[in-house]
Amino acid sequence: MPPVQLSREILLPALAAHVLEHGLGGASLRPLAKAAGTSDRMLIYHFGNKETLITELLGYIAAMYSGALDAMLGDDRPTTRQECLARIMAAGSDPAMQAFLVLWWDIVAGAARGLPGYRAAAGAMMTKQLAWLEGQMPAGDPDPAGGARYLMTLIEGTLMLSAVGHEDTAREGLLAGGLLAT
Amino acid sequence: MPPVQLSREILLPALAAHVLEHGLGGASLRPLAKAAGTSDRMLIYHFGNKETLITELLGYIAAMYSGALDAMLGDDRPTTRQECLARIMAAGSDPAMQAFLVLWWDIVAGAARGLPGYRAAAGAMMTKQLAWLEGQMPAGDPDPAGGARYLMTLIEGTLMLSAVGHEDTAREGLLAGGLLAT
DNA sequence: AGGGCTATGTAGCAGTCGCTACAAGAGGAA
DNA sequence: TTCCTCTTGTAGCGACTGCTACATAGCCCT
Repeated sequence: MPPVQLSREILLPALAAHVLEHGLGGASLRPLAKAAGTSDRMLIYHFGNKETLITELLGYIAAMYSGALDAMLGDDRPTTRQECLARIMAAGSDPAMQAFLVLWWDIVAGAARGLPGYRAAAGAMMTKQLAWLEGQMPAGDPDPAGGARYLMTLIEGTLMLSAVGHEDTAREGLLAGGLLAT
Repeated sequence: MPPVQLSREILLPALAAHVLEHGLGGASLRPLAKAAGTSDRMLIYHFGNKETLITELLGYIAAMYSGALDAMLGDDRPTTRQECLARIMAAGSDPAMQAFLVLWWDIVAGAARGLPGYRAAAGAMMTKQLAWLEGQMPAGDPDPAGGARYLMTLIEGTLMLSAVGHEDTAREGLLAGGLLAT
């Protein structure tokens, strides 16, 4: 039995919680270790170095996100794209989702800069979200795959605009695009 | 004559160039100073502390972005929303724009986390881009204001998906939304 | 019982962080 | 000249960074 992997799996949830609260950018070993109830010495022991720790942590967070989407999946489908979008935006404004969102932009920034692990985690989360969105598309939709990608693009744009204080711009855009009821 | 402000204005372009290349997250005083041909000591002297330096730098970068958009403004308008979007996406794939984009996600991440100066700079850049986009809307468009916001949301979504390696998702989404020619 | 392997604590390394104390040169005002 | 203010260089502070050397405790295997 490899005890190293066991220890990693014990550590990762606490590390993820710390990162969700304090961000990825300023995450340094000693605060991370304190949050996990151990020492920087042991983090290096279990993960080898900080880079692999962050990479594995990003993978774990992507899996967390995936699980959250699965848990959110209801068995009733919306009947229109508008309703589908409305449901998703409502889910995104859940306070529990806010911490995820703030962290998300850290991950996007890392992915854009090419940091190791960031792009893979971000891509995985987007792939999962896309699959979930496809499953949420209305039953009679003429083009569920394309429609899901279309909505996805609008959702991510809305999230970005909201992150910088332009939620009004996004809302009016969705309205003009016929994606929101007045 | 206030030499302090003069010095700031001399320093800011070099600081902006360094940040465009190396990012905002890891920007520390000594490398910044070296890039500007001075010392950390002088950066603190001229800006007071790092926080105001970053805030002023973000403002300067927002103004740079604004100027770049003005310079990009042609006098011929596109005739359809599709053409408008195509032009903007082409401008965004300009290599000179790539450094801006990578930095942009740093700014969005800072804005989402509420760091001082980030949200203001990001909001200003979005406001400017929105105004530019409104001016770019086709002459006969039935709803230029709403259309610009709609396109804006799609553009930002596309940029985000591209940053994490999902440019295909975005392209197929635009296609399904009728915003791209096959 | 003893030997080796795994896990952990203590202490510390060299480097960087933002920032500051102090001195000194430059230039204008008296 | 003598002072005063503005600007700058040198040196360094205490805190923090990722990481490591060393010792030690507990465990399984023989």
